[in-house]
Amino acid sequence: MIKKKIAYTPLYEQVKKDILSRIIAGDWTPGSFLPNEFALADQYGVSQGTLRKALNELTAEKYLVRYQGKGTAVAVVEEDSSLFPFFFLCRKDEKHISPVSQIQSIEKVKASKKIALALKSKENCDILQIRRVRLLDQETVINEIVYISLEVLGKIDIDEIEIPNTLYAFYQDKCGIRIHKATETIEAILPDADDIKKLGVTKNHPLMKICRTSFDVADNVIEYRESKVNSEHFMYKIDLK
Amino acid sequence: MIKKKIAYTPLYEQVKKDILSRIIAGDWTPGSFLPNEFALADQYGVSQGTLRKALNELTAEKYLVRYQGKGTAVAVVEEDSSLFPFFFLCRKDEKHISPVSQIQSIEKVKASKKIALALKSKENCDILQIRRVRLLDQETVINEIVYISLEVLGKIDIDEIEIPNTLYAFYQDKCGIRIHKATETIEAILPDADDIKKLGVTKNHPLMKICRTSFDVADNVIEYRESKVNSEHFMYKIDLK
DNA sequence: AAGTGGTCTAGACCACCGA
DNA sequence: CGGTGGTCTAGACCACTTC
Repeated sequence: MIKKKIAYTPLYEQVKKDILSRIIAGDWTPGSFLPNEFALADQYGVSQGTLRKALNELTAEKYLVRYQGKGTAVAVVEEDSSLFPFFFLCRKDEKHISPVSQIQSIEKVKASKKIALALKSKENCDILQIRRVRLLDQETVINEIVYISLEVLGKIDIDEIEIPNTLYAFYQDKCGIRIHKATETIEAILPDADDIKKLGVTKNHPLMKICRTSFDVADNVIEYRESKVNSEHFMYKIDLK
Repeated sequence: MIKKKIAYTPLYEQVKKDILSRIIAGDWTPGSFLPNEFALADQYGVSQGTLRKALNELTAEKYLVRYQGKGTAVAVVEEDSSLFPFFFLCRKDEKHISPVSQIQSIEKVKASKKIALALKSKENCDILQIRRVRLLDQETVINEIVYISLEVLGKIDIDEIEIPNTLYAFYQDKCGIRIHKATETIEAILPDADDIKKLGVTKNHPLMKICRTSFDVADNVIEYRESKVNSEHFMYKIDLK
């Protein structure tokens, strides 16, 4: 027997990769249940234990959800998901907040050089640009522009768009796309004229500028957003583990 | 046999908890190797597979490190650990940075009400206060005060302290304490007189104020630090998964 | 009661490390 | 080479959900 010293991959890795590709391909849609462990193990010709390891790792990576006594389902991004809560903003006095969005405009525009770079697409390609402000406890604290790649998201009829409070739910429900990871950068800036007007701050009032790039499970960039935040009563909070 | 319906805990959870307590107690010090799987399984009277599950979970939680062919060791916090890198600051042009610390003062002081609260200790208790600035690429960008709880850290001779670039390595090497998790909050502020002097900025130049509380494996607060950062050339960057 | 995932075992073999 | 962790199997039993 020939030993493959270099390209050895465990069985459970191969199974895992195949199951993941079927989730990405949409063979099993978010919320639907997979066959049970023994059936799947049979399909792949491995033991239950090996298949189980693949499923457990995919569960740890948030692709699947397992319910004892019921079955294994493809994960759904919830409106109040712990993965992507409403930013990481919280009140300085630790009280609970109730976020609200107010859309200012939705336009289909051509990508500038900077935005094209952020979305990893070509300059002048079509993108969706959403301007909105976000309120926390009746106070306007976020002035935000969201740039959405139409390459991956497919054709959308702008006039028919209903934007919910979280865009992530929209991507999943209307486009079948799951946001899987994101990168954020934060810096301190002074407000521009638009910020001063919308957030009602003075010209020397410091703001946080938070730029987020969001990716789907296949690592495509889905959206890029720049949020300018009045951190007078709210702050960005994060746990490092 | 009596069925414990309510308080059922799997064997591997019990084993895991016991091993963790022995790590925290210092039975096995950071860097030392545990007995092999079969020996440990025998000690606990469980099968190798069950013990293995306990070890693997502790490895996932960064308490242990496993080396195929060598053994299982208690994790060590490295100077350049990915767990606690030098903040999450990076240059806006994405180039690599080389951080340097300049200590301004080290004093033993009494905790104010605010600091006592942050350290979860009593007002007026003894704490160590370190003022320092941090340079990135020869530029002074961080003005920082670190408050260290002496309750947990034990007695330290202030005059003999050698502070390395990262305090975390100091805690581990000198005090045997591992920082296991932390919480950070970020807000935008304007500089005070001290910031203006040390960071060389104008009075309307916005800064990021980053407050971090660090915990050891037993959830004791080890330190609280407030860092004021000039985000002109550097920004806070984080990956969300 | 039937079906699911969760735990646990015992044993086999493989890949990796260091002497 | 022996010892370690890593993978894989087959089978047993338990806990939870649903009918």
